[in-house]
Amino acid sequence: MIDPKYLRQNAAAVATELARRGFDFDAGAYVELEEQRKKLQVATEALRAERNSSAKSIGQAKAQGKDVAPLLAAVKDLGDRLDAAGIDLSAVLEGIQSIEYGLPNILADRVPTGLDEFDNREERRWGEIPTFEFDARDHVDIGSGLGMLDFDSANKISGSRFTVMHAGLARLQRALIQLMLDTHTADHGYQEVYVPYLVHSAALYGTGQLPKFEDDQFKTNGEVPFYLIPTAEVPVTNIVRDSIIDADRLPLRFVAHTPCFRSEAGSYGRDTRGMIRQHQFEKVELVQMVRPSDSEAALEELTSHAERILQILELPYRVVTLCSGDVGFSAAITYDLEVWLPGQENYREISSCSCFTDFQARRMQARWRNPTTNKPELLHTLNGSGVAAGRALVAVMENYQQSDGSIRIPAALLPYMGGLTAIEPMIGY
RNA sequence: GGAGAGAUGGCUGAGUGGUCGAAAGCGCUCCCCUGCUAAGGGAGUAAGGGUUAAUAGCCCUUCGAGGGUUCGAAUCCCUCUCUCUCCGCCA
Repeated sequence: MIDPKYLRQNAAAVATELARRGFDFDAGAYVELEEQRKKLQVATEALRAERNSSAKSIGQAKAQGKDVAPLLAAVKDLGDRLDAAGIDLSAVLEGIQSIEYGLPNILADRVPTGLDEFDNREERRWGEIPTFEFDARDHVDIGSGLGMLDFDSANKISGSRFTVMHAGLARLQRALIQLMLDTHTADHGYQEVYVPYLVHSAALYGTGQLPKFEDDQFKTNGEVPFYLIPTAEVPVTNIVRDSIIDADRLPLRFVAHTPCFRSEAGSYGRDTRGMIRQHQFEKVELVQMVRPSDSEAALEELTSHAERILQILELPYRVVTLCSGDVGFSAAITYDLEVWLPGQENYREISSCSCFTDFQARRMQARWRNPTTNKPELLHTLNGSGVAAGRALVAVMENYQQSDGSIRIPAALLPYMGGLTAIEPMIGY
């Protein structure tokens, strides 16, 4: 959420800024609503103040044994007036709130202006793009050649956009997850957390998925619904919701491995082949809560932590800064890591590292106590995939494929593979 | 699933209709005193919001959540959620 105070005083400027995202904010209508709010709120609070002071005088008069009848008569219609004012006020407040919850974050200055992913700015590349002495296959061909990537079973069980993986392939994904968790906890100073995969709506409001992206979520149908997490960002970031963190505990750094569930509404035709875009996938997520003055540096650092995983795995990648039209709703700036996929002869997103400034913190009331002011102030939150395990598996499969159809195990994963040095075709299962 | 108890500020915990945003203690901050340390004395110490140039005043809201009664609710009534204890069941 954008600071309502700032929004009020700079509505037109915010509208100009949000236009960079292609977002249409009607500043005039907002300001008009704001003026109504101010009028109504001042009036309502004045009535409440009147009620409070009369109630107090009645109490005092009663204590002194005086006759309170005239005082009671004086406040007779106050309740009705208060009710009426309250109804008007809450209608306006509701309107304002729904606007405010629907506004995306203000972008960082250095976010390049652009329309879509084609306007993203490449920052750097790492690694050698591999060459093959045979026709490189994509992960679907490799996986089914191994007999380990089983979309038939997945389809039977759950339909499209699900995967069943067998034997070495399943283990390889687990090894990737282990490697990531070990690296981030041992080398990068993150604390591992285990979190719920079902969350209530307040958590999704906090990180910004709700109210706007309800359609992207899977939801249970109980009286109080649960949502399946679309990313560990949701439960992990909400750890600090409604709390005030001591300054000496900052920065908080969490790493969590969770499955992620996305309905992929609006992506019906995209990436239908293979396991690039699934309803369920595994991800290791990095989350940080930092002092506002530290967030810019923290994003660079967090991104480097995600990059480190690809470097350890010796997977070629590039880093892009998302352009204004491509940055997600809650983020002020996002770096995507795109890994090279020989099967597609293209770079594909494998990690998204974002700084949310105080946007999520304001929604969550996540604060820290600033020792210089001794006042609670909003934190800055950041997160990034470190990295998406399903896509990392795809990347390893395609980059480490061999002419005989097997997959060589990257050196960094050997300790996690129980002696396997390659994944060889399997017969039956 | 059954039975019972409970939810109050950073923590412990009082408070059954008015002077209660809330006793007391702990913790924390500042000051005083004692030549260190320990002990002692004093003051202060919730959050959100509005108004405003203002983190100066002033005002509103908040005692698990939501509704109700009342001039007035932490306190009375209703609904819900959560926590704890015991029993049952269970990975």
